[in-house]
Amino acid sequence: MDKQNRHFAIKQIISHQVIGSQDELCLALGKAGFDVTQATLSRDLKELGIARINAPEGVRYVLHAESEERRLVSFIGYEIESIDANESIVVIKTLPGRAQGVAEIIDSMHHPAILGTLAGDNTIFVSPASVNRVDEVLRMLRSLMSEKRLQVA
Amino acid sequence: MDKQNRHFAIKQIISHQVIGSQDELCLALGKAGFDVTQATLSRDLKELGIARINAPEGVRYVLHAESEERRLVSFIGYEIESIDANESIVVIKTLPGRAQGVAEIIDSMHHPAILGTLAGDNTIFVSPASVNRVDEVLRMLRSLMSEKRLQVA
DNA sequence: ATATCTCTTGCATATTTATTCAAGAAAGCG
DNA sequence: CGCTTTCTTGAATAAATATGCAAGAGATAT
Repeated sequence: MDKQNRHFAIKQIISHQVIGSQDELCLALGKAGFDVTQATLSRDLKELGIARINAPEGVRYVLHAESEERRLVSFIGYEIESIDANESIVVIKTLPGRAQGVAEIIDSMHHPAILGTLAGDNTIFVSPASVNRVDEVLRMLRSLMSEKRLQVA
Repeated sequence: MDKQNRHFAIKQIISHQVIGSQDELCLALGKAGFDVTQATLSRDLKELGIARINAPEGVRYVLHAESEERRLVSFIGYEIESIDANESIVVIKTLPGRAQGVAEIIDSMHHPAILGTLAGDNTIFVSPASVNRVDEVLRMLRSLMSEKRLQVA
């Protein structure tokens, strides 16, 4: 089961050559000794959170920074102690000194329901895009804590 | 002809809510008073260079940093005086003091054929991913100079 | 005013990507 | 070891996105 290696190869390939379709990626992977179908690549790209940019100069798959950092999200659960909210703001308590780091990762998600974050030493204030979305943000952040995704792709 | 406004609305929408398909975007735009079809949105997203991320948590359109900066590319032609190459490196001459800025924009393209850039005051060294790709890089960079895309979206 | 060009768009459809279903491989367990 | 459960995958197909073509709307020129 070569999935792990294939995932690495995919990242390697799309960061070194212009890949404009899954069929094209399929070919490139074939040359590298990975024989899979388009269906598998569709799933791989999804798991890797790879972005597809369709610009005037053509289509291209890229390793999106947001997706890269998404991997970190799997780990921040261990640094978070609690997540609560009142009617207008979400407050996260972290391990000592880890608030800045956790806040940065949350920022990197660019989640539309989050207006911004402000971090102290072990506390983060997360302001929602609207007071009506406090719950949405709360639930989203709490779901991060329970993620078990420990794959270290 | 409302294209300009629609483009702005699209950016506004996708940065404030999770949009997972062009049909969905179509709906959101409809509510904002823009009635267009999926075909038009496909073209709009391409013109705006908007990225589509397909991750485990779902599909989502985002304003990709790379695409944003691509707009700047339209202007750097005015700051570039010449682009030449020998067998192994491309050398760009810019207006005085503009090398750093131009190099940064080139870097932001994350073009797979470019390994890296080094900028002085009015000179940039661009090292290709391989000596075999000097021509590719040269042609790509020269094409930037001639771009007429002056749309200030 | 008429002709010619360019730009934008929708419709129909081609192309590309995602998913359903079933099969096979590996892992855990009694 | 046999049984169940979980993963991974391909083939077929559904779903989503891109595009060829033609029509209409402005420009500009004659």
